[in-house]
Amino acid sequence: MSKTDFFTKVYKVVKTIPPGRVSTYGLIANKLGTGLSARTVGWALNACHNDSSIPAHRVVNRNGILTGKHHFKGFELMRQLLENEGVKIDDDRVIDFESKLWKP
DNA sequence: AGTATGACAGTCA
DNA sequence: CTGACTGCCATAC
Repeated sequence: MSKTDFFTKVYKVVKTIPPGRVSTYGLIANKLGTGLSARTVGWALNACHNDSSIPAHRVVNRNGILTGKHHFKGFELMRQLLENEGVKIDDDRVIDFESKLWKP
């Protein structure tokens, strides 16, 4: 277990999110056992560019808002990826977010 | 070792 | 509903 294992855990959980589903930082943090470290989850995903193919577009904040889209290469990229999986986006918010929310 | 930052979450105005 | 502040955890400098 390295000190960066936290990142690995985040990546692992994010990769576990099935297509057409979305998850929140808080749930992931809770799954990691840190619960209150939702901010750190975002930090981990911030380094996701250093890792291979992390479906970070499926991770949104508690409101289902695509807060992280600004960190993608293209703002439309995250939205397109989600819509491609059947997730409708309106004003950067996930439609029927609660139904599509994936809970570990 | 202490300070600053961060793709959050929760609460208050 | 939106905006601002605080609290928590981990990393970077």
